[in-house]
Amino acid sequence: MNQSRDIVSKLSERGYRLTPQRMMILSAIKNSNDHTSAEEIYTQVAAKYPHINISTVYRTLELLKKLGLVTETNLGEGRVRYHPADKGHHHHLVCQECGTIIDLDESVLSSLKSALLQEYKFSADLRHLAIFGRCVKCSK
Amino acid sequence: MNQSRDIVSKLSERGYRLTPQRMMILSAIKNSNDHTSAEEIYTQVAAKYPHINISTVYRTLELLKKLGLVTETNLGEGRVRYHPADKGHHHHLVCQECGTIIDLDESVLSSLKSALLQEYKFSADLRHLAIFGRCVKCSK
DNA sequence: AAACTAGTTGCAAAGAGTTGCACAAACCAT
DNA sequence: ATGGTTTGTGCAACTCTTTGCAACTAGTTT
Repeated sequence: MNQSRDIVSKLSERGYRLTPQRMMILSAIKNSNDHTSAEEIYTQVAAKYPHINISTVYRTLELLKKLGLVTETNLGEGRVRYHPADKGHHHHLVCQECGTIIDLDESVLSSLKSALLQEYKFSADLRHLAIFGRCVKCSK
Repeated sequence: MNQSRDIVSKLSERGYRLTPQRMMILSAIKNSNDHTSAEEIYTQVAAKYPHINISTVYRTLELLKKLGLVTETNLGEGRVRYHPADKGHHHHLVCQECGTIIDLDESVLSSLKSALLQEYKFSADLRHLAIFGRCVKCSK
């Protein structure tokens, strides 16, 4: 894949620079499992380049989010998780009682998305949502 | 209204104590506009009782949330906002470009709620959602 | 190749929210 | 009223994330 090529060109097209830090962070995201956290990325990069600063990781994630290359989601653990956008969109049902997480296909929210577009002319970003509530076992 | 009466009884019914701090926080929530923040509540209570601690405010809000008396929502300002549940449920469309917020009636998400219930047996808590995206002017 | 300039980084400090713990006090029973 | 138990509070420390600022550097221009 030349996924990294794509990212590189997306960056330079828009006037963003390709710094060593960014390249290391990008490869850390690719190497990691889905739903990485900023801390995990930082640890991985710091193993090879201890001088890196966590705020650079946060700023890079912010940038990638803006470019639509990663999606972020808050599963209620007190930290945000990131997911490469090109690995497919999906959602999560999070049980606030027992913590169970049910994965949801993107399509479940597509009718909501089109309803918001038609009725409110609002283009909703529904790429990686966490919906809280109670699962079967706990809703009683 | 005897809304506070209701809250008081809801608390004692379940074995929670009615402390001065909690009563002050409750009245601060009532006096404030909708969508208050923890900080605003804290400031309001501290005006009369400077000894109060912000963590008490957070813990009280957490409790009220659990009892279903307030709903919380993150409008993307870097702080969470709280809304008395009995003042009606609604949602927000937040434009990430210009910051415009469109208010949404609760009903818009009711079909999603029932779909999740039927297909996943998941009882989603969709009482005060913020959906991010782009408004008409900015989606181009 | 040297200079330039705007985007980037590291650092330190701040902000929002959470947590552990010892002390305080609300509520119940006597 | 008094005492006991259990919940609640204040405090301080901590986690996660953001931000201001000065120094730095990637990519462009000369």
